[in-house]
Amino acid sequence: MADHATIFRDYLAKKGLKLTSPRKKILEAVFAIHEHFNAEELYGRIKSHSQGISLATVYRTLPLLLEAGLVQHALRSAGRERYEHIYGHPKHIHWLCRSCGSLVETDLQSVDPLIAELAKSLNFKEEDIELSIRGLCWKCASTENENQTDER
Amino acid sequence: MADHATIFRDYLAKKGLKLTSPRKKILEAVFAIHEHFNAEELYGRIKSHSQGISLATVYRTLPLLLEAGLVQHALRSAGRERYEHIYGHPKHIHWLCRSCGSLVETDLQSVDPLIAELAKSLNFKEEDIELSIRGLCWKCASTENENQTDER
DNA sequence: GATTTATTTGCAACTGATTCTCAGTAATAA
DNA sequence: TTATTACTGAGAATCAGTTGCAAATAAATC
Ligand SMILES: [Mn+2]
Ligand SMILES: [Mn+2]
Ligand SMILES: [Zn+2]
Ligand SMILES: [Zn+2]
Repeated sequence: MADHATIFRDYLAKKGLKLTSPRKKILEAVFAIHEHFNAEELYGRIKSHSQGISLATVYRTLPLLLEAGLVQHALRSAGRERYEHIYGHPKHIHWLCRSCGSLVETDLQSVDPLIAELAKSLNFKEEDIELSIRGLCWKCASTENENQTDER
Repeated sequence: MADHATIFRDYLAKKGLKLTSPRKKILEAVFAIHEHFNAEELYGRIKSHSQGISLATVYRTLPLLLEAGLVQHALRSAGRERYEHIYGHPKHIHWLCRSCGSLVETDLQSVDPLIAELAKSLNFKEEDIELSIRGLCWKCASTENENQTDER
C-alpha cells in the first residue's frame, strides 16, 4: 500500500538513517527509469535534472535501496553492476539475446509454484528468485540461419 | 562421448589456436575442482601442483573454456567472477543462503520443460538457463526464529 | 631437423568500476 | 547554544581483470 518513498523512509528510520535530499532525488530517479540501469547511467539522469549530487552518493545509496527491497540486481553487463526498481514490477524472467543484446521480460508466474514446491521439499526459505535465459532472439536466430557460414 | 581434453582441443583447432602445456594444466585443474571457483583460487591450485603458470594466462584461458562450453559462470561473490566446470555436470538450480553462505545444488529437470515451452512461444532459441534462488537454508531459518529480535 | 610463421606466455604496467578517507555540513538531541 | 551523530562531495585508493611487449613455443614447410 505504501509508496516507494514511504517504504524507503521507514527502512531508513529503522536503521537510524535519514531520508535526505540527495537520497530522495536518487530514489525518484530510480523510479523514473523503467529499464535496467547502472550506477553511472543513474547518475547521468540525476545530473541532468538537478545538480550537486555526487557519483559517490549514488554508489552509497544503491545498497540501501537494495536492502530496502526497492531495487534488485539485474544482469551484469560489460563488467558493470546493473539494477532495476522492483516496486509495482513483479518478478520476471529475463531473456537476453547474446547476439543483439536485446532483453525481453516475461512473467515468472508459471515457474513460481514449481520453485515454491522445490523449496518446501528442501526446507529452504526462498526470498529471491533470479531466472535468466541467454540465447538468440527470433530476429538473430533467423539471421544466423542465413549466414550459414561455418560453426558446428 | 569425447572427454574434456578432446573437446577443448577440437574447439581450439577450429579457432586456429593451440593446445599448449599451460592450457592443458589449467583444463586439468578446472576439472579437478568440484566446486565453484574464481580465477585466483584456480591459480592457487595450479601453482601448488606445477609451477610456471601466470595468473594472466589463467585469466586468458577461462574465456576459452567458457566458449568451448566446458565451463560456465556461477554466482558472483565478493565482487569476483566465479566459475564451475560443466562436463558431466548437468544444469542445476543454485540455492544460496544469504546468512551462512551455504550453496546447495539441485536438478533443473522439473523446471526445464516449462522454460522450453515458454521459449517456444517467444520464438527464443534458449542456450543457457541460469536459475538462482537466494534465501535462508533450513539451519539459518530456524536460528533466525530463535533470535526473534526485531524485523517485520 | 632446420627454418619459417603464427600463436602464446610471463611479467609488469595499466584500466576502470567501486570503495574509502577526510574535512566540512546538516540534522537532531540535550 | 553546544554536543553528537549521520551525511556529503571530492578526490585518492583499491583491486579484479586486461593489455603491451619481448622472449618462448608450437605447428607448418622445406
Ligand atoms: Mn528486469
Ligand atoms: Mn553449480
Ligand atoms: Zn537478438
Ligand atoms: Zn544458511
